[in-house]
Amino acid sequence: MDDPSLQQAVATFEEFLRAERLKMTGQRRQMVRAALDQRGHFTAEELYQRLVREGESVSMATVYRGLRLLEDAGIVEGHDFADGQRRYERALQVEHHDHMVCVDCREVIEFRSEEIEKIQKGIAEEQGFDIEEHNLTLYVACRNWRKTGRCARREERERQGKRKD
Amino acid sequence: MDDPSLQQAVATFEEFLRAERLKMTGQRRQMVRAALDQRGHFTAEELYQRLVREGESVSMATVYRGLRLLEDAGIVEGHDFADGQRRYERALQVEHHDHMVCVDCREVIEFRSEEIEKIQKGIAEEQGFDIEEHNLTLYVACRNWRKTGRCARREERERQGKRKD
DNA sequence: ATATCTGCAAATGTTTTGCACTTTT
DNA sequence: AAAAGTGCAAAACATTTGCAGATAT
Repeated sequence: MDDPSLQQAVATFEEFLRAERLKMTGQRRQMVRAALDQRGHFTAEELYQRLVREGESVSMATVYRGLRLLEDAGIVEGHDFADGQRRYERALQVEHHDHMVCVDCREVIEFRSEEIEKIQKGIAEEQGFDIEEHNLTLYVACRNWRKTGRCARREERERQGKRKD
Repeated sequence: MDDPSLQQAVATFEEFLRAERLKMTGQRRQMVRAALDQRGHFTAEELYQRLVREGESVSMATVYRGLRLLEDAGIVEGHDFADGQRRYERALQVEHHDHMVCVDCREVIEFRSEEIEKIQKGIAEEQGFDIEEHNLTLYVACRNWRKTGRCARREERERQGKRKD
Protein backbone atom coordinates (compact mmCIF):
# COMPACT_ATOMS: atom_id res chain seq x y z
CA MET A 1 0.00 0.00 0.00
CA ASP A 2 2.92 2.32 0.64
CA ASP A 3 5.20 0.65 -1.85
CA PRO A 4 7.03 3.53 -3.51
CA SER A 5 7.17 1.81 -6.89
CA LEU A 6 3.42 1.38 -6.73
CA GLN A 7 3.06 5.06 -6.01
CA GLN A 8 5.17 5.82 -9.01
CA ALA A 9 3.21 3.48 -11.24
CA VAL A 10 -0.09 5.00 -10.18
CA ALA A 11 1.32 8.44 -10.84
CA THR A 12 2.54 7.38 -14.26
CA PHE A 13 -0.84 5.91 -15.04
CA GLU A 14 -2.68 9.02 -13.87
CA GLU A 15 -0.50 11.13 -16.06
CA PHE A 16 -1.23 8.87 -19.01
CA LEU A 17 -4.96 8.97 -18.32
CA ARG A 18 -4.96 12.73 -18.02
CA ALA A 19 -3.17 13.07 -21.33
CA GLU A 20 -5.77 10.84 -22.96
CA ARG A 21 -8.65 12.55 -21.18
CA LEU A 22 -9.52 9.32 -19.42
CA LYS A 23 -10.43 8.78 -15.80
CA MET A 24 -8.82 7.14 -12.85
CA THR A 25 -11.16 4.73 -11.14
CA GLY A 26 -11.03 2.34 -8.25
CA GLN A 27 -10.88 -0.62 -10.59
CA ARG A 28 -7.96 0.81 -12.52
CA ARG A 29 -6.06 1.66 -9.37
CA GLN A 30 -6.57 -1.87 -8.11
CA MET A 31 -5.42 -3.28 -11.42
CA VAL A 32 -2.18 -1.33 -11.23
CA ARG A 33 -1.59 -2.57 -7.73
CA ALA A 34 -2.38 -6.19 -8.47
CA ALA A 35 -0.47 -6.22 -11.75
CA LEU A 36 2.70 -4.88 -10.14
CA ASP A 37 2.38 -7.29 -7.26
CA GLN A 38 1.90 -10.27 -9.54
CA ARG A 39 5.18 -12.05 -9.90
CA GLY A 40 6.16 -13.38 -13.28
CA HIS A 41 3.81 -13.50 -16.22
CA PHE A 42 0.06 -13.49 -15.85
CA THR A 43 -3.03 -13.70 -18.00
CA ALA A 44 -6.09 -11.47 -17.95
CA GLU A 45 -7.99 -14.29 -16.30
CA GLU A 46 -5.37 -14.69 -13.58
CA LEU A 47 -5.40 -11.00 -12.79
CA TYR A 48 -9.18 -11.04 -12.71
CA GLN A 49 -9.29 -14.06 -10.41
CA ARG A 50 -6.84 -12.45 -8.09
CA LEU A 51 -8.83 -9.25 -7.84
CA VAL A 52 -12.01 -11.20 -7.17
CA ARG A 53 -10.26 -13.26 -4.51
CA GLU A 54 -9.13 -10.04 -2.90
CA GLY A 55 -12.70 -8.89 -2.76
CA GLU A 56 -12.41 -6.19 -5.39
CA SER A 57 -15.44 -5.31 -7.45
CA VAL A 58 -14.38 -5.75 -11.04
CA SER A 59 -15.45 -7.62 -14.16
CA MET A 60 -13.54 -9.42 -16.89
CA ALA A 61 -14.60 -6.76 -19.37
CA THR A 62 -13.02 -4.10 -17.21
CA VAL A 63 -9.87 -6.15 -16.78
CA TYR A 64 -9.48 -6.53 -20.54
CA ARG A 65 -10.17 -2.87 -21.12
CA GLY A 66 -7.83 -1.90 -18.33
CA LEU A 67 -4.98 -4.12 -19.46
CA ARG A 68 -4.99 -2.42 -22.80
CA LEU A 69 -4.58 0.91 -21.07
CA LEU A 70 -1.91 -0.38 -18.70
CA GLU A 71 -0.03 -1.61 -21.71
CA ASP A 72 -0.40 1.67 -23.58
CA ALA A 73 0.77 3.49 -20.51
CA GLY A 74 3.84 1.29 -20.28
CA ILE A 75 2.92 -0.12 -16.87
CA VAL A 76 2.79 -3.66 -18.18
CA GLU A 77 4.05 -5.37 -21.29
CA GLY A 78 2.09 -8.02 -23.15
CA HIS A 79 3.57 -11.11 -24.74
CA ASP A 80 2.26 -13.79 -26.97
CA PHE A 81 3.72 -17.18 -26.17
CA ALA A 82 1.58 -18.92 -28.76
CA ASP A 83 -0.63 -20.76 -26.34
CA GLY A 84 -3.78 -18.83 -27.06
CA GLN A 85 -3.66 -16.45 -24.14
CA ARG A 86 -1.88 -13.17 -23.92
CA ARG A 87 0.45 -12.86 -20.93
CA TYR A 88 1.54 -9.72 -19.16
CA GLU A 89 4.35 -8.70 -16.91
CA ARG A 90 5.25 -5.49 -15.18
CA ALA A 91 7.22 -3.17 -17.41
CA LEU A 92 8.20 -0.38 -15.08
CA GLN A 93 11.75 -0.49 -13.76
CA VAL A 94 12.33 -3.74 -15.55
CA GLU A 95 15.00 -3.87 -18.18
CA HIS A 96 14.08 -5.28 -21.56
CA HIS A 97 14.51 -8.99 -21.96
CA ASP A 98 13.44 -11.94 -24.05
CA HIS A 99 12.00 -15.27 -22.98
CA MET A 100 12.53 -18.98 -22.94
CA VAL A 101 9.46 -21.09 -22.31
CA CYS A 102 9.82 -24.72 -21.30
CA VAL A 103 7.58 -26.75 -23.58
CA ASP A 104 6.83 -29.10 -20.73
CA CYS A 105 6.31 -27.09 -17.56
CA ARG A 106 5.64 -23.77 -19.29
CA GLU A 107 8.03 -22.08 -16.95
CA VAL A 108 9.22 -18.77 -18.33
CA ILE A 109 12.90 -17.90 -18.04
CA GLU A 110 14.04 -14.42 -18.95
CA PHE A 111 17.26 -13.62 -20.68
CA ARG A 112 18.90 -10.71 -22.35
CA SER A 113 21.36 -10.39 -25.17
CA GLU A 114 22.73 -7.03 -26.11
CA GLU A 115 24.35 -8.69 -29.06
CA ILE A 116 21.12 -10.07 -30.50
CA GLU A 117 19.43 -6.71 -30.07
CA LYS A 118 22.17 -5.05 -32.00
CA ILE A 119 22.04 -7.54 -34.86
CA GLN A 120 18.27 -7.26 -35.06
CA LYS A 121 18.45 -3.54 -35.32
CA GLY A 122 21.03 -3.77 -38.07
CA ILE A 123 18.94 -6.23 -40.05
CA ALA A 124 15.83 -4.07 -39.87
CA GLU A 125 17.74 -0.98 -40.85
CA GLU A 126 19.23 -2.68 -43.86
CA GLN A 127 15.69 -2.94 -45.18
CA GLY A 128 14.81 0.61 -44.23
CA PHE A 129 12.71 -0.30 -41.22
CA ASP A 130 12.60 0.77 -37.63
CA ILE A 131 11.72 -1.89 -35.10
CA GLU A 132 8.56 -1.00 -33.20
CA GLU A 133 8.74 -4.08 -31.07
CA HIS A 134 9.97 -7.59 -31.30
CA ASN A 135 9.33 -11.04 -30.00
CA LEU A 136 12.12 -13.46 -29.36
CA THR A 137 10.96 -16.58 -27.61
CA LEU A 138 12.86 -19.83 -27.36
CA TYR A 139 10.72 -22.88 -26.77
CA VAL A 140 12.96 -25.20 -24.87
CA ALA A 141 13.05 -28.61 -23.31
CA CYS A 142 15.17 -29.42 -20.32
CA ARG A 143 17.77 -31.95 -21.24
CA ASN A 144 16.35 -34.19 -18.57
CA TRP A 145 12.92 -33.95 -20.12
CA ARG A 146 14.21 -35.09 -23.48
CA LYS A 147 15.56 -38.23 -21.88
CA THR A 148 12.88 -39.04 -19.36
CA GLY A 149 9.78 -37.33 -20.69
CA ARG A 150 9.59 -35.32 -17.52
CA CYS A 151 10.71 -31.85 -16.69
CA ALA A 152 13.31 -31.49 -13.98
CA ARG A 153 12.15 -28.08 -12.92
CA ARG A 154 8.55 -29.12 -12.77
CA GLU A 155 9.43 -32.04 -10.56
CA GLU A 156 11.53 -29.83 -8.38
CA ARG A 157 8.65 -27.47 -7.96
CA GLU A 158 6.26 -30.27 -7.21
CA ARG A 159 8.62 -31.62 -4.61
CA GLN A 160 8.67 -28.22 -2.95
CA GLY A 161 4.92 -28.33 -2.51
CA LYS A 162 2.81 -26.91 -5.25
CA ARG A 163 2.94 -23.25 -4.50
CA LYS A 164 2.13 -21.75 -7.86
CA ASP A 165 4.91 -19.27 -8.32
CA MET B 1 0.57 -31.72 -61.15
CA ASP B 2 3.90 -33.16 -62.13
CA ASP B 3 5.91 -30.82 -59.96
CA PRO B 4 8.70 -32.99 -58.55
CA SER B 5 8.75 -31.15 -55.23
CA LEU B 6 5.04 -31.84 -54.87
CA GLN B 7 5.68 -35.51 -55.53
CA GLN B 8 8.28 -35.51 -52.86
CA ALA B 9 6.02 -33.75 -50.39
CA VAL B 10 3.20 -36.19 -51.00
CA ALA B 11 5.62 -39.06 -50.53
CA THR B 12 6.90 -37.55 -47.30
CA PHE B 13 3.37 -37.10 -46.09
CA GLU B 14 2.39 -40.64 -46.99
CA GLU B 15 5.34 -41.94 -45.09
CA PHE B 16 4.36 -39.88 -42.09
CA LEU B 17 0.78 -41.08 -42.27
CA ARG B 18 1.83 -44.68 -42.55
CA ALA B 19 4.05 -44.36 -39.52
CA GLU B 20 1.13 -42.91 -37.56
CA ARG B 21 -1.31 -45.44 -38.94
CA LEU B 22 -3.32 -42.68 -40.56
CA LYS B 23 -4.78 -42.60 -44.04
CA MET B 24 -4.13 -40.67 -47.18
CA THR B 25 -7.26 -39.11 -48.60
CA GLY B 26 -8.18 -36.88 -51.48
CA GLN B 27 -8.61 -33.92 -49.18
CA ARG B 28 -5.19 -34.39 -47.65
CA ARG B 29 -3.54 -34.75 -51.02
CA GLN B 30 -5.21 -31.57 -52.20
CA MET B 31 -4.11 -29.77 -49.08
CA VAL B 32 -0.50 -30.70 -49.69
CA ARG B 33 -0.73 -29.48 -53.24
CA ALA B 34 -2.45 -26.22 -52.40
CA ALA B 35 -0.23 -25.52 -49.41
CA LEU B 36 2.95 -25.93 -51.41
CA ASP B 37 1.60 -23.83 -54.21
CA GLN B 38 0.54 -21.04 -51.90
CA ARG B 39 3.18 -18.36 -51.97
CA GLY B 40 4.16 -16.66 -48.75
CA HIS B 41 2.26 -17.09 -45.52
CA PHE B 42 -1.33 -18.22 -45.42
CA THR B 43 -4.05 -18.84 -42.87
CA ALA B 44 -6.31 -21.87 -42.53
CA GLU B 45 -9.15 -19.78 -43.91
CA GLU B 46 -7.12 -18.76 -46.95
CA LEU B 47 -6.16 -22.31 -47.74
CA TYR B 48 -9.78 -23.38 -47.32
CA GLN B 49 -11.05 -20.61 -49.59
CA ARG B 50 -8.55 -21.54 -52.20
CA LEU B 51 -9.53 -25.18 -52.19
CA VAL B 52 -13.20 -24.26 -52.44
CA ARG B 53 -12.47 -21.89 -55.30
CA GLU B 54 -10.66 -24.71 -57.05
CA GLY B 55 -13.73 -26.84 -56.71
CA GLU B 56 -12.35 -29.24 -54.13
CA SER B 57 -14.72 -30.86 -51.70
CA VAL B 58 -13.38 -29.99 -48.28
CA SER B 59 -14.55 -28.38 -45.06
CA MET B 60 -12.92 -26.00 -42.62
CA ALA B 61 -12.83 -28.76 -40.01
CA THR B 62 -10.82 -30.94 -42.35
CA VAL B 63 -8.49 -28.08 -43.19
CA TYR B 64 -7.77 -27.45 -39.53
CA ARG B 65 -7.29 -31.14 -38.84
CA GLY B 66 -5.13 -31.50 -41.92
CA LEU B 67 -2.93 -28.51 -41.19
CA ARG B 68 -2.03 -30.01 -37.87
CA LEU B 69 -0.88 -33.15 -39.63
CA LEU B 70 0.98 -31.23 -42.32
CA GLU B 71 2.80 -29.40 -39.59
CA ASP B 72 3.63 -32.56 -37.68
CA ALA B 73 4.89 -34.09 -40.89
CA GLY B 74 7.13 -31.10 -41.53
CA ILE B 75 5.41 -30.16 -44.78
CA VAL B 76 4.42 -26.77 -43.47
CA GLU B 77 5.52 -24.64 -40.56
CA GLY B 78 3.13 -22.62 -38.44
CA HIS B 79 3.82 -19.17 -37.05
CA ASP B 80 2.07 -16.94 -34.63
CA PHE B 81 2.38 -13.29 -35.58
CA ALA B 82 0.16 -12.19 -32.71
CA ASP B 83 -2.77 -11.12 -34.83
CA GLY B 84 -5.13 -13.85 -33.76
CA GLN B 85 -4.67 -16.16 -36.69
CA ARG B 86 -2.06 -18.81 -37.14
CA ARG B 87 -0.13 -18.53 -40.41
CA TYR B 88 1.59 -21.28 -42.31
CA GLU B 89 4.27 -21.51 -44.94
CA ARG B 90 5.83 -24.40 -46.76
CA ALA B 91 8.66 -25.95 -44.82
CA LEU B 92 10.13 -28.42 -47.29
CA GLN B 93 13.26 -27.32 -49.07
CA VAL B 94 13.09 -23.95 -47.40
CA GLU B 95 15.94 -22.91 -45.19
CA HIS B 96 15.11 -21.74 -41.73
CA HIS B 97 14.47 -18.05 -41.36
CA ASP B 98 12.87 -15.50 -39.09
CA HIS B 99 10.36 -12.78 -39.88
CA MET B 100 9.76 -9.07 -39.93
CA VAL B 101 6.14 -7.98 -40.06
CA CYS B 102 5.26 -4.44 -41.03
CA VAL B 103 2.86 -3.12 -38.41
CA ASP B 104 1.06 -1.14 -41.08
CA CYS B 105 0.70 -3.30 -44.18
CA ARG B 106 1.31 -6.63 -42.45
CA GLU B 107 3.74 -7.60 -45.15
CA VAL B 108 6.06 -10.38 -44.02
CA ILE B 109 9.74 -10.12 -44.84
CA GLU B 110 11.98 -13.07 -44.17
CA PHE B 111 15.51 -12.83 -42.93
CA ARG B 112 18.15 -15.07 -41.57
CA SER B 113 20.98 -14.55 -39.14
CA GLU B 114 23.41 -17.33 -38.48
CA GLU B 115 24.87 -15.19 -35.76
CA ILE B 116 21.61 -14.82 -33.84
CA GLU B 117 20.95 -18.54 -34.10
CA LYS B 118 24.33 -19.24 -32.61
CA ILE B 119 23.86 -16.86 -29.71
CA GLN B 120 20.41 -18.26 -28.98
CA LYS B 121 21.75 -21.76 -28.83
CA GLY B 122 24.49 -20.68 -26.48
CA ILE B 123 22.06 -18.94 -24.16
CA ALA B 124 19.76 -21.93 -23.95
CA GLU B 125 22.63 -24.29 -23.32
CA GLU B 126 23.95 -22.14 -20.51
CA GLN B 127 20.73 -22.94 -18.69
CA GLY B 128 20.82 -26.59 -19.58
CA PHE B 129 18.13 -26.43 -22.24
CA ASP B 130 17.84 -27.58 -25.80
CA ILE B 131 15.84 -25.34 -28.13
CA GLU B 132 12.87 -27.19 -29.58
CA GLU B 133 11.82 -24.26 -31.66
CA HIS B 134 11.95 -20.52 -31.52
CA ASN B 135 10.15 -17.46 -32.66
CA LEU B 136 11.94 -14.31 -33.64
CA THR B 137 9.64 -11.73 -35.13
CA LEU B 138 10.44 -8.07 -35.56
CA TYR B 139 7.41 -5.83 -35.77
CA VAL B 140 8.58 -2.98 -37.92
CA ALA B 141 7.42 0.28 -39.38
CA CYS B 142 8.75 1.63 -42.63
CA ARG B 143 10.59 4.84 -42.03
CA ASN B 144 8.20 6.49 -44.43
CA TRP B 145 5.26 5.26 -42.38
CA ARG B 146 6.63 6.83 -39.24
CA LYS B 147 6.71 10.20 -40.96
CA THR B 148 3.56 10.11 -43.00
CA GLY B 149 1.38 7.56 -41.28
CA ARG B 150 1.32 5.53 -44.45
CA CYS B 151 3.31 2.54 -45.51
CA ALA B 152 5.51 2.96 -48.55
CA ARG B 153 5.30 -0.68 -49.54
CA ARG B 154 1.57 -0.75 -49.17
CA GLU B 155 1.24 2.27 -51.40
CA GLU B 156 3.58 0.73 -53.90
CA ARG B 157 1.52 -2.40 -53.99
CA GLU B 158 -1.68 -0.43 -54.34
CA ARG B 159 -0.18 1.48 -57.22
CA GLN B 160 0.65 -1.76 -58.97
CA GLY B 161 -2.99 -2.76 -58.93
CA LYS B 162 -4.14 -4.72 -55.95
CA ARG B 163 -3.00 -8.19 -56.86
CA LYS B 164 -2.82 -9.85 -53.50
CA ASP B 165 0.62 -11.33 -53.49
C1' DA C 1 -23.33 18.55 -16.42
C1' DT C 2 -21.06 15.65 -19.28
C1' DA C 3 -17.92 12.56 -20.86
C1' DT C 4 -16.15 8.39 -19.41
C1' DC C 5 -16.67 3.73 -16.86
C1' DT C 6 -18.65 -0.32 -15.40
C1' DG C 7 -21.04 -4.77 -15.47
C1' DC C 8 -23.75 -7.65 -17.85
C1' DA C 9 -24.89 -10.39 -21.50
C1' DA C 10 -24.52 -10.98 -26.16
C1' DA C 11 -21.41 -11.02 -30.06
C1' DT C 12 -17.08 -12.05 -32.17
C1' DG C 13 -13.54 -14.75 -34.51
C1' DT C 14 -10.75 -18.63 -34.56
C1' DT C 15 -10.21 -23.22 -33.71
C1' DT C 16 -11.97 -27.66 -31.87
C1' DT C 17 -15.17 -31.41 -31.23
C1' DG C 18 -19.23 -34.88 -31.14
C1' DC C 19 -21.63 -37.49 -34.05
C1' DA C 20 -23.59 -40.05 -37.97
C1' DC C 21 -22.03 -41.29 -42.25
C1' DT C 22 -18.28 -42.32 -45.79
C1' DT C 23 -13.90 -43.80 -47.24
C1' DT C 24 -9.44 -46.06 -46.83
C1' DT C 25 -6.79 -49.95 -45.55
C1' DA D 1 -14.87 -55.57 -41.46
C1' DA D 2 -12.27 -52.43 -38.83
C1' DA D 3 -10.12 -48.11 -38.24
C1' DA D 4 -9.89 -43.64 -39.63
C1' DG D 5 -11.71 -39.51 -42.13
C1' DT D 6 -15.32 -36.28 -43.41
C1' DG D 7 -18.90 -32.60 -43.06
C1' DC D 8 -21.98 -30.44 -40.35
C1' DA D 9 -23.48 -27.97 -36.64
C1' DA D 10 -22.55 -27.09 -32.05
C1' DA D 11 -19.09 -26.13 -28.59
C1' DA D 12 -15.15 -24.03 -26.78
C1' DC D 13 -12.13 -20.17 -25.82
C1' DA D 14 -10.26 -15.81 -25.34
C1' DT D 15 -11.49 -11.36 -26.23
C1' DT D 16 -14.54 -7.50 -27.57
C1' DT D 17 -18.68 -4.76 -27.71
C1' DG D 18 -23.52 -2.53 -27.10
C1' DC D 19 -26.09 -0.72 -23.82
C1' DA D 20 -28.17 1.19 -19.57
C1' DG D 21 -27.03 2.69 -15.33
C1' DA D 22 -23.05 4.47 -12.23
C1' DT D 23 -19.06 7.49 -11.50
C1' DA D 24 -15.21 10.79 -12.14
C1' DT D 25 -14.01 15.27 -13.65
